[in-house]
Amino acid sequence: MPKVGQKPIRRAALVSATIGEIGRTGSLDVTVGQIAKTAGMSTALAHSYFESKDALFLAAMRHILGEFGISVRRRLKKADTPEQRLAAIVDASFGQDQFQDHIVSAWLVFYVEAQRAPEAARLLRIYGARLHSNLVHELRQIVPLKSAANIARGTAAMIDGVYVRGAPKGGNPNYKETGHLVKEYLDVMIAYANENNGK
Amino acid sequence: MPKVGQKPIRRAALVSATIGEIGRTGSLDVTVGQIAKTAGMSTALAHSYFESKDALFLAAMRHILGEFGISVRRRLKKADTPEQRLAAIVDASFGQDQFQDHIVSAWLVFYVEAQRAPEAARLLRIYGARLHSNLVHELRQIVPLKSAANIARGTAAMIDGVYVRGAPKGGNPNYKETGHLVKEYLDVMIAYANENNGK
DNA sequence: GGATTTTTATTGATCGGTCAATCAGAAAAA
DNA sequence: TTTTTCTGATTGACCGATCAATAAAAATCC
Repeated sequence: MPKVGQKPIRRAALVSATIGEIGRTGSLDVTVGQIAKTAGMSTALAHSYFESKDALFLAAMRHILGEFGISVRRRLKKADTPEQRLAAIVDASFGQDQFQDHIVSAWLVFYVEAQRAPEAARLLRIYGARLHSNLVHELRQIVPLKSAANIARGTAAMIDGVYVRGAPKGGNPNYKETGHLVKEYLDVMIAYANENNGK
Repeated sequence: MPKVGQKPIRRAALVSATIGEIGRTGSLDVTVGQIAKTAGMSTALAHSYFESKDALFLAAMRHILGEFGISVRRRLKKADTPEQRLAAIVDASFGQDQFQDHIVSAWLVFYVEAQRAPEAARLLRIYGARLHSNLVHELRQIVPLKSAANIARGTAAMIDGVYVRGAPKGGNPNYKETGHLVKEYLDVMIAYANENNGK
């Protein structure tokens, strides 16, 4: 059974199991043993592939962040106008691949972890900066720079807010409607910013 | 030292210490012993006043929610128009007494806890419903009902989002500016809703 | 091509430590 | 003397991490 090149397979299985178990319990109160079991291996082996539980969780978040980035880039390719590109970014946040119970749970845990673990805080900062930069890049083409920064912050806050509010399980009812809330914010704020500037 | 009528005093001290320790560590990974020590008593005594650690945390959140409610009502008394009353609700969320590091940390932990502990989930639902109800009550006086519900949801999401984004410590810079982000959303959305309806 | 050595993969058992919760009893009012 | 308040010590359980040992492939040698 033991073959060469198991490392990437095992690591992927552990990352996937970590996200799954966080989703199942809604917290990081999951033993490494339970995660390992779900991934089909022993506790010791899990520890041989990840230095610590923290490192395992960080790998899981990097995976989620990576998938999100892929989703954004894929949608951006199909978008031409700044408006379409903004919608693409928002849609990526609320796509079926991202806006799921266990992903949302992981995000919540991530926010808490970022208060305690410096590496998690760093990762969160990077994500935030990148999102902000992406939003501003599009917005400044259609609204004044000052408004662009402001609207970008509002958009990011609302995305996170919808995530947080989507967390209490039992009802993740309407992907489209939640995303629509953010896109509506963008539409109206953009129109308003230009109206004021045009005068 | 041991006197009659210590219960409310001790309980208040424990609730306060719980919030403080959550703020200090940014998580619920605080021992009851540490909380008790901060509150100036033994671990055993803390357990005699609260059935469990969960119960202690819930009491802390009820306290925060209670203070928030008081702050809202105090501000509502001074407000006359629906617009002022909406601003009062938002201002309460970002007042100096609410938008503090340890309160924000407690909120984050609360969201995670609500995924696991049914009683926390219940408390969170109640808070959400009340906030929504308050917002809609004011909004429906100045915009169509359908818009009111929509704007209320957006406002609530943005409040939570700003909280979550305010959590990564090191910079809780501008109370007023963050609150302004939400109030701007309200202003613009209200104007937009009426514009569309008037036509 | 078979026997060996080396490398990689894997696990059961365990260690060291932590922590929530309990209990029996001390200390101080009433 | 009774009641309330309080604590040190302890219990029982859990968990992250480690380690020694096993198993199986791959590489090397004869």
